Amino acid sequence: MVLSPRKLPKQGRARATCDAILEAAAHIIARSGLAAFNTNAVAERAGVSIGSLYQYFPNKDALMVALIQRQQQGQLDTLMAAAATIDPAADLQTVVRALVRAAMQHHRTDDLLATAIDHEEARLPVDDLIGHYLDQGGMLVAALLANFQDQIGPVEPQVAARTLPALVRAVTDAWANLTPPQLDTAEDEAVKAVLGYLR
Amino acid sequence: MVLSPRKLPKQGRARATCDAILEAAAHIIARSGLAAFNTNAVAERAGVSIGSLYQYFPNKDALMVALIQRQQQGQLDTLMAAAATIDPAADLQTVVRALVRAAMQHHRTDDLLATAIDHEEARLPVDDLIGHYLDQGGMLVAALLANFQDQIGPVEPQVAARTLPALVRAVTDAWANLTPPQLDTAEDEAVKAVLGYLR
Amino acid sequence: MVLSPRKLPKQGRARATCDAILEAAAHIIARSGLAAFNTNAVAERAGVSIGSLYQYFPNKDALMVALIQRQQQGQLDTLMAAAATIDPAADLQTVVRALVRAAMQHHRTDDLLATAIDHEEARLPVDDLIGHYLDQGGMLVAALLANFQDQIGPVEPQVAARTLPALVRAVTDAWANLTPPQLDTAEDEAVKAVLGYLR
Amino acid sequence: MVLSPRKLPKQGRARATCDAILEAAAHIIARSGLAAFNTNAVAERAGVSIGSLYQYFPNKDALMVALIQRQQQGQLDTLMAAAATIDPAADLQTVVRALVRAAMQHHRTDDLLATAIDHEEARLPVDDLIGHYLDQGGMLVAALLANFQDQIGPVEPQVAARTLPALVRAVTDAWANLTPPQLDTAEDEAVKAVLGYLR
DNA sequence: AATGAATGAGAATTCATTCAT
DNA sequence: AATGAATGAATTCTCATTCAT
Repeated sequence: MVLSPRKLPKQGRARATCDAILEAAAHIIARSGLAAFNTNAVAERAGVSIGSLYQYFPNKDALMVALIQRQQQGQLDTLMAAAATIDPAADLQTVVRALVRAAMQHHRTDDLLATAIDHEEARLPVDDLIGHYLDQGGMLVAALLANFQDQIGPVEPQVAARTLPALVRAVTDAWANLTPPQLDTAEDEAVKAVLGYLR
Repeated sequence: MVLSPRKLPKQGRARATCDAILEAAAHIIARSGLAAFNTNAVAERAGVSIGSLYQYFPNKDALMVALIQRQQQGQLDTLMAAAATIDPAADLQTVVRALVRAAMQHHRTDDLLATAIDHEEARLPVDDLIGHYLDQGGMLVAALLANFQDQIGPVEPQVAARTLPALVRAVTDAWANLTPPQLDTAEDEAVKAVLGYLR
Repeated sequence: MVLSPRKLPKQGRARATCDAILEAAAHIIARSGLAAFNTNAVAERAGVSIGSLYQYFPNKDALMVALIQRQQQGQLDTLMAAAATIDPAADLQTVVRALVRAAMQHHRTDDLLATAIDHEEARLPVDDLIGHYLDQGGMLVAALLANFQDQIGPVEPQVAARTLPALVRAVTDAWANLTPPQLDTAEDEAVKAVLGYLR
Repeated sequence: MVLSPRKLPKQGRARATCDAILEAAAHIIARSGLAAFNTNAVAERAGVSIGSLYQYFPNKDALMVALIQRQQQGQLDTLMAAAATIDPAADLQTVVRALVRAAMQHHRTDDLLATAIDHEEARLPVDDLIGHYLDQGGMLVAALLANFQDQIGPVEPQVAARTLPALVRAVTDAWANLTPPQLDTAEDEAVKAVLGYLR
């Protein structure tokens, strides 16, 4: 099955329509899960006709793949933005905290969406797509940690790119799902976990 | 909607049928994901009629809930079995390695099933069910780690019960999804991550 | 794509349902052509739910294939019935007239259905199915004409099975589409055409 | 519904566009049958926008009617060209062979297109159109056969115009669909069939 | 004139669920 | 208790047609 988008709208209304569809899809999954994710609901929420949705995405899975890509790109963007703000003279803990914050930004919210994307990444043939973003993210993280080779073990970029966000998510989820949620503690604990792992 | 099973047969043919249905459901999700999970397919694979499936489960979500419960129970069983084999005089690293092995047993396989259950746990009203197993697992882990209060920080049972398996899974996934997979390294790294986090 | 029927109901209600669906499909095409042939209309006219239709036929093309088979079987049945009534001592013209009558029975009516089936036979992968019926029909015709080897040329069964009904149809259509239609003449002319061709 | 073309451009770019559309329609049907014949596909293959297609044809059926007309005109042209080359002193068999060749030119190829047009002619209100071409063709054939009234029966032009091509097609198809196809034999057999019918 | 994005009715197909046997 | 045919609402997807640019 073809899973690539039908058109790659660079500009104007088409781009806006395409974005609205992806946004609507993300919203529906985040609110009600994969069970409520259907193309009619997406089109309606996006405020476009069902026909338009299929102009941009040849089928439902292609829409999901685009959503995965969007999510990956978003994470990479967040990571790059975080990296850009890090003081080159910062110490290891500060760097890690910045990374943790970047990762948390994407996981503290939308557990339903995050788990949905995890599942769909495992179901759909998106290895190349994921690999690409892992490479990008891994290189970035490796570069940020390169100054600290004396304090930490060797960093395998692909492994780091997978492990660190997942560690953060593991810890964050644990603290966020307590009653009451303890998000502040979550960040501290996540930093501890990452540092513990790296050393 | 009613999400509890219609019957909880403890023994005999009914129990076998019920198990066959859950086994079939798990198999289908593990093979093809949530998108392929439907009651007719489950009944067919289980070798029972669709009518029989609805004798045991009032609706599809109830079947999913039972699957979640089964998974949680399985994890707890594995953990308890692991705990039973641990030498009371073992050191921290040995205990952690035993816990890691128990956790890996459930996550190394069936990424599709594991992510599906994550998603459905977030979607369905199973907080009480999850809480129960977290309590059980948390108490067990806390007890196992009680001897090492001098080497590690304080252990919040519910948090530990959520975090440790998730940490293991994070690390395991990262190493398992390399090409080629490096499952042996995964275990060592997971132990490191857990120890790093606990200290 | 799978084009074989989902079930081959031998008996009872299922067989009746299956027949009703095929009958409805034939009726709709005969009345309004391929453009009006859709599964919802077929199910409605057959008096069954759309779900039931898909219990018996996995998709629309499979329904069409079943219709083709039904048509071929019907023609063969008609031919066999005609053959059974032929006096073994009959002369060539009498035999040919019986064959012509059998062929006309299927073509005088339902031009829309006949042309639709012609088209779909060319579109769908039904060569084996058609071949089977051509063999059967060809053998029957060859046997009927075997007594007249002195009056006619050699008869290639497959060719005869294709040619004779088509000849009949060609002539029949020509006379039937005059205004007013001249069906009586059609039969005489068709006999002439076939005899002319055989000699 | 209006089925006549919006414009009948005799020349220039518009005529070329119109031809390209009809050519594309014929190609799609010939390749994939009526099931794949849709206006968007036709426009794309013709290299024009869907809007332009609707400038020339008010709806899909009108496009089909134009295709039928094109086909009929093509056959008439072929027939006229064939007639023009016939030696006035030629004998019956030679004349018939020329007619057969003309008819075969249109039917040997594109079984899918030919059967599609047959079906659509039966579905759409094109009696007048068909009648016109039958008259033209019938007159031509009658004229060609007028010299041979002693060798053949009386020729009804409309009947002849319908019957002869259909006879040719019947015989041609039978021989062409053998494995391997025997196109050379087909022509001889078609001549025999036509002569047999005329006498 | 030409374009092609957008529309939405409608067609194909699925699947959760019921119920007569 | 078990069966599985039947249902039909819901879902995916198509395609004839329009219309703003």
